[in-house]
Amino acid sequence: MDSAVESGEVTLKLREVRAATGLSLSKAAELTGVSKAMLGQIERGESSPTIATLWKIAKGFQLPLSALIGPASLRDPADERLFRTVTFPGSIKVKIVFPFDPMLGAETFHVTLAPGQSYESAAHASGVTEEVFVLHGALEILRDGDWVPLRTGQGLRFAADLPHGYRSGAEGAAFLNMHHYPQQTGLPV
Amino acid sequence: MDSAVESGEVTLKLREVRAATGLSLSKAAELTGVSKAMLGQIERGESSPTIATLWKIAKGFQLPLSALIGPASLRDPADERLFRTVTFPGSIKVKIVFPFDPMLGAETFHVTLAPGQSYESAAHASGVTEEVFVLHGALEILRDGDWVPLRTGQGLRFAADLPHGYRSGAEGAAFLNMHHYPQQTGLPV
DNA sequence: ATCCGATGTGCGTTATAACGTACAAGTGGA
DNA sequence: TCCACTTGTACGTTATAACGCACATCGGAT
Repeated sequence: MDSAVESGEVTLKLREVRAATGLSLSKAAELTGVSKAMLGQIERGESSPTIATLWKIAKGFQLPLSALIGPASLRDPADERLFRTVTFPGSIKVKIVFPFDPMLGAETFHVTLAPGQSYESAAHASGVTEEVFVLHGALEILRDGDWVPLRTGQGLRFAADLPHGYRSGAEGAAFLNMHHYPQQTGLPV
Repeated sequence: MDSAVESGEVTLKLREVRAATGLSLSKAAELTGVSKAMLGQIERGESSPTIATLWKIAKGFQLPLSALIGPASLRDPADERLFRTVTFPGSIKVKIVFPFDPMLGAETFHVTLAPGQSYESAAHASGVTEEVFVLHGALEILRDGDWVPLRTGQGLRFAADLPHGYRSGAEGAAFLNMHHYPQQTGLPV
């Protein structure tokens, strides 16, 4: 039915993965423990698999679960241009360098602060870690209640599930900001 | 039934996420378009959701899909990858910006290439992803047999489990090099 | 105390995911 | 050519995901 296709905002890369390994549906079925009929339906978008069966498939192919989910993220740099640009309330300029990848659990932003500009961020979800690498200018980062000074070429890694903030010096600042979300690549059992 | 628990090798973090936002099942149902009965069953592990409904949930909570998947299982940090200083053949200059963190599965290097210098790397372990962000100069990256040109401020993400390489232009280059290691399934081939 | 709204869970029905088998088309081989 | 084999898809059945509704429980307010 087309309902599956229409509902599928999630595009599964099963066919690509299987094609990459050169396996037939039968062998893939034997390898994963999922019937080849079902594998075929999933590939054609006629069926929306359970995460249980999706896990079987991932395990059979010895891949992380996220390798089957979502758009292919290992792409040429052309793709990276059309990713959204985020603008935060404080009107800091944020460009996306590396979009979020569920397989990596990471994304990277390019942030520009005007001279003397500051931005405070509320606590993120639990387990989130941020890394900051200063490209230009000088920067101070509020971490654990202290403002840590950073110069160009310096980096700082800190837990982002606490309130934190950034403020630039008199010359402004530009920095890379990597967000790491807790690894989700599940383990069997 | 414990059959659900047993079959569910994937544990979902729905309950934690919902608790973190302080939402009730009813409001979560209204927000996501998934019935609260089903949400409850999923939380208790009595039902293995379809990726379609899992996607609804993630979208309702405005979270990446991976935020719901998988046990944030604690991997033992016993990893031999804890080297602090890296020296590659060809005498490329490599400084460690962010050391390897087993929780993140990531590390970041600062690499400097002399003008015209090149370095080719063999394939890394399966599933390793690299990200490169050019700080100074111009760079070309060998990926899938093609040399991809990058200028200052540009980035490239690619799978590092294939042979790849870097070479600088006439002015040399400096770039950040992030390595992302996946969590292993542990199954031998 | 009784009401009230909200919480999360159990039940019966419907939709559909998943299976096993059977089938049509394609590929070589002798 | 005929045959043995593999490819992927179609069919009928079973298991279960997902729904709507009803129920028990817990607070807070009156």
